Amino acid sequence: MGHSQAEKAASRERILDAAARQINEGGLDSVAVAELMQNAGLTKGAFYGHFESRDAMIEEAARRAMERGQSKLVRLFSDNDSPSLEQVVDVWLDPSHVQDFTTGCGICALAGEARFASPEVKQVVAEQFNWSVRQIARTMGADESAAARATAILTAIIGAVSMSRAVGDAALARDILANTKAMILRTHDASA
Amino acid sequence: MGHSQAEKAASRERILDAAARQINEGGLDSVAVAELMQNAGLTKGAFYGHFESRDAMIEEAARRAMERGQSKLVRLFSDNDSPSLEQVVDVWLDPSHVQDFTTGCGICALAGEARFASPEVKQVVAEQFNWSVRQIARTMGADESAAARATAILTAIIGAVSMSRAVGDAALARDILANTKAMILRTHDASA
DNA sequence: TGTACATCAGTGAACGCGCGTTCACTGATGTAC
DNA sequence: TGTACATCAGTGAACGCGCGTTCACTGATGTAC
Repeated sequence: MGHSQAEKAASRERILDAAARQINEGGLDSVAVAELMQNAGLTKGAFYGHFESRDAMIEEAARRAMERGQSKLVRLFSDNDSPSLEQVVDVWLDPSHVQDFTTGCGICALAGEARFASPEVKQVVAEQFNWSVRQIARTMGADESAAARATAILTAIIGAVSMSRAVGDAALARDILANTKAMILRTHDASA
Repeated sequence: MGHSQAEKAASRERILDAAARQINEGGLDSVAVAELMQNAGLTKGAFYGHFESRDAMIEEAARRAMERGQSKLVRLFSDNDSPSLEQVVDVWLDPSHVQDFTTGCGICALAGEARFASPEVKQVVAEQFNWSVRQIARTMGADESAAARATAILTAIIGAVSMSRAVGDAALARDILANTKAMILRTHDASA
């Protein structure tokens, strides 16, 4: 095995990718250094050549977990000049997206536990929230209330994804997603 | 110190109360047996005279954490024959309630991490969710769509409480709460 | 009513395990001559 | 172009700590006589 500088950079990327995936799947607390390093094809001793501590790594990985999650949204906006609000909401509230713990919405994955996380992680969540609000607002016309309404819409989306994952009942999970979508579109039509 | 059966029952209550409070404050994972027993005025060795395991206790304490959280709502309904939807929403989205990690909404406390919890805990969350939906629906008239709309409203409330706790930014937290309240009332008026 | 004894709530020390972190060592890299 | 050496990515064993769990023991309770 090689030990060049380029390979070290690649190792670091593999560690962060594995951590971001694990964060989406099992939350911040589920990231264990030894398992992480094994998933990256290394042994745990090498970890501290890449990061000062587990906490320092978590902060970077949380950001990456967000970037992974927003990829579907970025694609929707690049494939389609002006997607409708309904299309955007469907991306989030689609049951397969809700069950996708690997590349699913990063805010949804962290919304519940960010409350216990470091200020740095909270800020990452806030930035991602604001970014997503702007994307939603873009579908809602130039109305100056768009940002305020988009804030409420994104909040409802996050609640729906979180709750439909939290209840063990598949039928209730579907109700939550469908009724939230209906409420969002109803309130949007009422403001149009 | 005494060791009567009545005192044992009282000890068990103290343990569960301390656990429920800790769940609301720090989440399921934050409940440590030793700290818990100390808060209940006992030593950790006594724990296993009351519960088979930490997991078994968590399940009971989760239910109790829910009951603690719903007390404000129960009071609102008993003090007032027919509170309006706005009054109910205000109870949940009041900033002081959002910051109240001791007796705050139990579903909001567990919504984010129930996804990683046991099926038993998930079911407790689902039951509490359904109970709360019924309370909200009661304020919305006899319309048969009330349950569906109440589901979306509660979901949005949970999202708002979770997110306003998750972002480290107090101004953003207020925006989230205010805009969610506005959306809920707007969609309600449109359906009335 | 009083005494002897079985029960059992609670104590506190100890165990085992997982996990973050450290460190002496290995061997490939890449630079200096 | 080739050789010697310093650097450093990665290894794997070990450490320390927290925490859930166990267990022998204590002493109050409450029942039997």
